[in-house]
Amino acid sequence: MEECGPDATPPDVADKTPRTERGRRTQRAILDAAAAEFGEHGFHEASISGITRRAGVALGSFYTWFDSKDAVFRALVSDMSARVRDHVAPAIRAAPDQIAAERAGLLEFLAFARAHKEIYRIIDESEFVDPDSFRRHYATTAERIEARLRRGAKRGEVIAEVGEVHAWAIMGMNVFLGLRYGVWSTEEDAAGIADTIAAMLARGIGVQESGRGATDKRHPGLEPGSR
Amino acid sequence: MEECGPDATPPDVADKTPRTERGRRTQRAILDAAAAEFGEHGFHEASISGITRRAGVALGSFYTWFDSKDAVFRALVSDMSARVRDHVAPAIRAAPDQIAAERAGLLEFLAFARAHKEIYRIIDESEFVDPDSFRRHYATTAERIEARLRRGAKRGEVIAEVGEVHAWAIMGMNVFLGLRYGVWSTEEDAAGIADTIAAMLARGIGVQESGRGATDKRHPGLEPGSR
Amino acid sequence: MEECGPDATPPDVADKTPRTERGRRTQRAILDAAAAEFGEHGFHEASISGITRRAGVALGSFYTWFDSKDAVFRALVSDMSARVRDHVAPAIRAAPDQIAAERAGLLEFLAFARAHKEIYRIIDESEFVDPDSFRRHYATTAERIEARLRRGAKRGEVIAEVGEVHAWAIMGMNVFLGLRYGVWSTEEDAAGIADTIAAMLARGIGVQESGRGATDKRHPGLEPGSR
Amino acid sequence: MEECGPDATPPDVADKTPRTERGRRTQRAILDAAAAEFGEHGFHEASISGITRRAGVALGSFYTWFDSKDAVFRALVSDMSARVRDHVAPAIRAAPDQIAAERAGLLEFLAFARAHKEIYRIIDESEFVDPDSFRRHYATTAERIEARLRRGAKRGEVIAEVGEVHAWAIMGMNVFLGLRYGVWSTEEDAAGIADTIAAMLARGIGVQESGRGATDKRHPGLEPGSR
DNA sequence: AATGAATGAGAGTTCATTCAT
DNA sequence: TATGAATGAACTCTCATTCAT
Repeated sequence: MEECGPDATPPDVADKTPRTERGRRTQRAILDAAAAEFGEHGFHEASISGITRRAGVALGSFYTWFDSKDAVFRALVSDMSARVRDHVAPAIRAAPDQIAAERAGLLEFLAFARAHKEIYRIIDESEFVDPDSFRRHYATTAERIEARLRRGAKRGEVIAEVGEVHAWAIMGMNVFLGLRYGVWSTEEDAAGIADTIAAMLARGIGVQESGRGATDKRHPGLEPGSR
Repeated sequence: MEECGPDATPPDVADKTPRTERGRRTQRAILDAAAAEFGEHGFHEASISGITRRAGVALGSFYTWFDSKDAVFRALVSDMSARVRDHVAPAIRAAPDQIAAERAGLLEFLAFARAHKEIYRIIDESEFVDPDSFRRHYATTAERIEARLRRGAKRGEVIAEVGEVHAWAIMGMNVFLGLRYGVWSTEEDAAGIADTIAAMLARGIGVQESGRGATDKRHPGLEPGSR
Repeated sequence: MEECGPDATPPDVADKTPRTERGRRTQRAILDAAAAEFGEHGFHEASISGITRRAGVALGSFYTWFDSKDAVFRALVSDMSARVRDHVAPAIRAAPDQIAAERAGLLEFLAFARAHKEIYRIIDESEFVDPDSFRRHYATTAERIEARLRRGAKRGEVIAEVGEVHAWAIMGMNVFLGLRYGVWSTEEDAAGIADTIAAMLARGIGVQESGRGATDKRHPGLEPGSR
Repeated sequence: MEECGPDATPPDVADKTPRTERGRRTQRAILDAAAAEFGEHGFHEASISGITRRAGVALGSFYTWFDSKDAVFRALVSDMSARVRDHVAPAIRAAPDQIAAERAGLLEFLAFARAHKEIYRIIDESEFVDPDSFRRHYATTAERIEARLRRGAKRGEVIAEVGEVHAWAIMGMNVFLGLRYGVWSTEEDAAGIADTIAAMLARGIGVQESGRGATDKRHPGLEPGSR
């Protein structure tokens, strides 16, 4: 999945695969222009001519590389979806335990949202433009979280009862915190936010060392103020 | 706020206030039809003619009572916004403490979402149609949660550090759980879900009785399976 | 079927039936303009804007009364189809016998084609635009001819063996003669042409009086030159 | 004219004559693909890209061998026109007399139509795409029929009065019978149909032997049922 | 000769909104 | 107040043709 980064052409546009280098460049230019256009205006207010103008190609060229307005949007959603995952994955993998992983996930997600504010206009709007993409994105994300939680439970890092409900709850928190502190305003300290949530999770689903009270001492510095 | 129930005309349509009983009925019919139409098709695919057809009035009559498509949508968002709040408020007020209040809030929200699946199509889509309404809705909701949390902290029910971040996290959890278990599928046991989350919150932000370990014994029966 | 004449609205536009007199006039104006536009340019070169310009209405008004370009065309084909039939029917009914009826049919058809040269552009092009209309028109026409022939056979005016093949043969003759002497050039004497064909039919399928040779003396004057 | 068969390049594409064997094959491949594409979709729905896809060549190659969409179509019409003529000519030449010749012409035309259903989509549509080709085809065909009839008249096989009107009538019959029993359905017995028409013509324009009644005994077996 | 990307004019269609009745 | 016809700007998409390689 490494080739799905920002500069590669995602696999689901395969239908109209460019056969020359020039074609590949054009297709990518259109996809990037579409991200900007949709991010700025939203799906319905965006226009194909706006996209091609940004991309610096003729109107008709759009249809050389994409079947329809819906089709670019779909391609864009899965592109974006893959990009967030790819962005947060390394930090999550590097985390020593499950609580730390969730903290890292939130922190990286906030960073990504701050850098790519279009993500909300694109992924959230897919609920109305292409519900399948929308469901796929969140279902996949939730599954990953759940799998991590279960792995953590096996390792004794989190309570045994974790499951789908916890996964959706964590995802919902992240999404809304990303909207509030990634898109609406960015002055707040991302690390502090991540600490606050990690602390809550550490007590809420973390396994407590006996006689130590609620705070998990394996996560020092996780007792911040209310922000 | 009692007059904001499903059968009353919300106050912000005041612009074109009906002077006769007949007019009042027509306006309400159009607003209800709009909720159905927007809920089924989303804002952009919905059409004024679809709304008036559902309402059983002539196309032109729409403009007797609303200024534009955007205007009905705005009216609808604030109507919906008020209705959820009104629906969950009593249960929250009746709760003995703050954790119980959040549990009740989630439970009632799930019930509301199951009964009014359009709510997501309407409130979520306002992000793209009328961002102000969208922000107002979630900002208000978060403020209410935060206020409750702070009150709970004063009463010693939850930790002192609660604040805006916790409020947004809780709201995000609720919204996504409502989407997953209120709209996407409804077979799951709502009470079990509420228990799971309440247990997590009880440990995560609840004040622990000393020497009692992580589980808050004031919330018996809150240790469900992973669902 | 009298109300299907040139100035009445044909029944198959029923979907978007005008509810006011004004609406009826507009719909008819568009249909007439469409006949002219299609007749002049053919289906594909004709444009909706050309039609509305001729009709003196706004572009959008077209879609108030017709669903699509195809839909007007279909309406027009059945309108035209009905109009030819209505034009030739009286003369056919008034004919004393079957051979005379076919002569009258051809004569009137030639007259109609000369007066409405668009008919070929419309009905013949339906083969490519709306094959169903095309088939329906010719199938119906052939059925009528066949029914007449069989009636004539019962009355002893034509040979007993007449059937579908004869009907299609006669229809084909008429259509091509109408093209050649109704549309391509109109200098030729229509009555003479009708006589020539009638004479051929009289001998070819007419019942001969015994001992009289090939020429049916009940149709005097039917022995014209070769034109 | 033997080189105008299905595998030779007709002479009127001379404009862009291939100089190599490879070029000749490509041009022919495109022409055959065009026949299939136009036959299946009709002129306007057919696309150049559809043609080149069928032919297995690149889009641009089309313009190496033809000037425009209209140009292939024109080439195709004259190709088809020649092919029908070539197909029916031998049987007509071999016929013992004029009535037999017309019978053979119809029979072979039915066979050709059944084998090449595209012929109608191509020749008939030329009325709307390239009226000149259309007129040329039918004018030529009618002239040939007329010439044959006059020759028959000289030989005393048909009445002296035959002329253009008869020729167009016969052509019209053939075309419509070909449509009905060659393209629309093919279950009917072609020989029976040819017999029916030949019998009608034998009496209708044939020269009767005195005292023999209407039926021309030189054409035994020509008194079939009504089909 | 052949390839396939690029072009852009042009078409059909939609629908929020206005207006006359 | 209610009706329903009329309006026209705006948009997506098509595809014959050209062009650079």
